[in-house]
Amino acid sequence: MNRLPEKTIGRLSEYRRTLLNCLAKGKTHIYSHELANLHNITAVQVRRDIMLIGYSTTLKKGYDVKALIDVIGDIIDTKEGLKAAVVGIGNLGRAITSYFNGKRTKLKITATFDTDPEKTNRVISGVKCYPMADLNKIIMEQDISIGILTVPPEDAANVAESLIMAGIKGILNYTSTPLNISPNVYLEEYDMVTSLEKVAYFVKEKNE
Amino acid sequence: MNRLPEKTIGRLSEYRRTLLNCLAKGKTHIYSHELANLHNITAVQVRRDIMLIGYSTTLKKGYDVKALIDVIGDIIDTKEGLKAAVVGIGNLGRAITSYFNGKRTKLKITATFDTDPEKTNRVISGVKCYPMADLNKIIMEQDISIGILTVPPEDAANVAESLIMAGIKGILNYTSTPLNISPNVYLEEYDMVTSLEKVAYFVKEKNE
DNA sequence: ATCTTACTGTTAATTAATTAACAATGTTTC
DNA sequence: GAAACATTGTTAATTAATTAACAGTAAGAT
Repeated sequence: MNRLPEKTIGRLSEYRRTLLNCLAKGKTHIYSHELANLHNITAVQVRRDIMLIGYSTTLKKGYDVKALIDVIGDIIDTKEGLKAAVVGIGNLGRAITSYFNGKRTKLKITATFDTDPEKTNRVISGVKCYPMADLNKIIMEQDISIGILTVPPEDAANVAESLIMAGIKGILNYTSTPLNISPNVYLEEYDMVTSLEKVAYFVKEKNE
Repeated sequence: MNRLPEKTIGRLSEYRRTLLNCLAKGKTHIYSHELANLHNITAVQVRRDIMLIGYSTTLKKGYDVKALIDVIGDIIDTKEGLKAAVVGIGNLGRAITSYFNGKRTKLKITATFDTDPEKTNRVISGVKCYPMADLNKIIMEQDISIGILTVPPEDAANVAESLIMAGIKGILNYTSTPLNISPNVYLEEYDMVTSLEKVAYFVKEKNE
């Protein structure tokens, strides 16, 4: 399968969660326009995304919810699952860690790291927190492939470097420091301040 | 000025933060390619974004850092500033609240809300936390125009509705529930699980 | 059975975003 | 002060993403 567009991957992940909700409610089939409404997008976009992953239905009763969940899983998940580590276990790190804990089977946060000795060597939000000094060892031992950065901005670059040295393959950067890393490591960045400023700008625009 | 593209607004916000860092370090001018390198994008994109906001320099010594910060501020900020409220003061809500506290002058989180009586009517992360029952009153009294949703997914729709009823003009939704709201209210959604699944997908792809 | 309707899958068209190309011009070097 | 260079601003080209258009067809109505 060709590499899918980033936007499509994001939407597939969202579809899947919605589909899981539907399934929990006993809904077995769903129309493209229903799924579209639930995500405030167009039915065409839903159909197109689903076309791209090669799923199709012969019925005119919409997509088979369970089957679609499985197909999306085949695309997004790996068979054995991937492991992630959170570095910096402040409020944001804790939010992410506890949010994930027990939710997914294919994607697990198996370690967290921090510099603060008050936090290290105990279990926080359900996951063991290690001192930074152990980062390399733990990442390698546990074969962790994704790093989630929730450290102060001034530490971001160093921590990213350490993660990459330890063999990490993807980084989710929540610090406000843009990272400049090897293209072999997939990088996704998100900054809350930017999002809020964006909202503020468009709120301002609407009033003009 | 015409409405700027969303992507450009996001980048402008990021440029500004970088520029503020530069200023703090005593750097008075910056080339487009320097700013570009700091954000891992191309110099053309930087120049184009800056062109769109109407700033230009006559010098060949790059942009005047201070002037550019001000121009970006004119675009993004309002004169009087805007107020935001965080609804749901768990780990994520606290992370956002404390992250903002004291950082910005033009954009302030002035109230938070929660259902838990343990949390309400006291100051958390530097901001007073009110019970949900006071939401309408406080939003109106304080003229808060932005709502940040960090409640459990099942409450998202109701809270969004209450916020809009209270006169909110923009919503930043961090719950995993996509919102279906009036187009008069600007909506920005972000979901951590989706981001992490995206990283996982591309990590998987790279290994194939 | 046939007709109508409603839905999917897919190609084509459109729109948005990025990147390339390059003219204009200030700066530096000699 | 002339030549070479480096940098900006902007238009044009390219690429990516979304939306429209529509053929094909199962399901339900008559």
